[in-house]
Amino acid sequence: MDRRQQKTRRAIFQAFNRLLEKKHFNNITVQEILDEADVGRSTFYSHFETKDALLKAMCTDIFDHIFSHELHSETSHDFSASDHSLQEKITHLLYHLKDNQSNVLGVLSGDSGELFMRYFKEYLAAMFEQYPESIRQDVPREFAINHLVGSFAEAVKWWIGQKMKMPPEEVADCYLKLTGYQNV
Amino acid sequence: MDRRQQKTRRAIFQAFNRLLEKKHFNNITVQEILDEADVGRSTFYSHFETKDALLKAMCTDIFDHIFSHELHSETSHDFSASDHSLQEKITHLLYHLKDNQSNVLGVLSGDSGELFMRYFKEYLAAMFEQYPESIRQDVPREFAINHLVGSFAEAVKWWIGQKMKMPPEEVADCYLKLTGYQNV
DNA sequence: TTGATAACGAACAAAGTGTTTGATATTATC
DNA sequence: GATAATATCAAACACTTTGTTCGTTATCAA
Repeated sequence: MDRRQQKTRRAIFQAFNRLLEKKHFNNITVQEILDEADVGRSTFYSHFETKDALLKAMCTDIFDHIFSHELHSETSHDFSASDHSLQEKITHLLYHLKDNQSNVLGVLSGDSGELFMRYFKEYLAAMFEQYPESIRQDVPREFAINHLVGSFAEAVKWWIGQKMKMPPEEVADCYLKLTGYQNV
Repeated sequence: MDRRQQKTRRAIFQAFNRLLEKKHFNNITVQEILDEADVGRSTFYSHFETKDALLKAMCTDIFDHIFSHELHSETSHDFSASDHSLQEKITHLLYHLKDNQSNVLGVLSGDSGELFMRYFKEYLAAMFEQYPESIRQDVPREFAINHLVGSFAEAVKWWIGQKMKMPPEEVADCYLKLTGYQNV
């Protein structure tokens, strides 16, 4: 990818993120993004078809960045072991979110988090699928997964709203207590 | 309120609801609502300041209609007793949603349910507050409530997506099983 | 019946959208 | 370092949408 493209893409993402911290997605115009990013109109449209496509691309980038290579060896909270408990997994995920706070604040702050949350829930569902023992058998499977996903997503949203001041370990601990599984 | 106003308001709501069943809120224009409702442009703006205000008004109306007078004596699933168990309360709520399916399908179907869900969650939080025994004490209060609200909201969303085919009693039963409270 | 007022339609400025153009600047590659 | 490719830019464009205004008509409450 051309350096110029990368630079432009980054400028647009950062500008968009700054705007998202201030106002809702619906109320942001392409023109504002252009001004904030200092990018030409035609350039923007050569990168993204629409404003929705921009948000989607940004969410995808964030997910790739945060969750794709889950095993970082350079971070202080390292999980180089190949398989972890659900507790570890969740804690790890929360740490990643916290590490990338500045990059994701826009998409998930205020009232603009819906789309991000939609993607997030998809990711969570896939995550819980990897822990079959966390999924209760006495209710329909989808119901059980939805329960895990919904409550966890809500917890994360709240945690972010609180500026992530509660330690990830404690969030994970509270969450797992409420699901009724102590050692999964 | 003037009959003409009521008629116009209803026409706009219904048209908007029909459109919401087909496409996302963001992609619906005022012009489309005007055409669908067969209402003049200036008339629309004399009723609602913006499209957002329309959605908000519609959500409010729905909540008033469904939840304000919770004790219906004319419905088959009557709860005329003054206090009920959480299980009964939830079942009752689901029945109300089902009864008003045609009126609410638009706002809560597809991808358009975010705003409704936001209001819905506020309502749910207040509801759970009325059942102190449902709120666990071993985690921060807000955390516990969020857990109840998030998982229930997700369950309802899923249930609606399934065209409400699962009986309300069963939904309530599954939900309460997963929260760990059998007889609250 | 009559005064009040809601709805209408047409027209309007303003803002936003998405595309096209040709010139300019930057980049990868030879 | 020269060259070919291409990303960016600015300007202009047709188009849609928005929200307001105004004079007319239709409906309602009394």
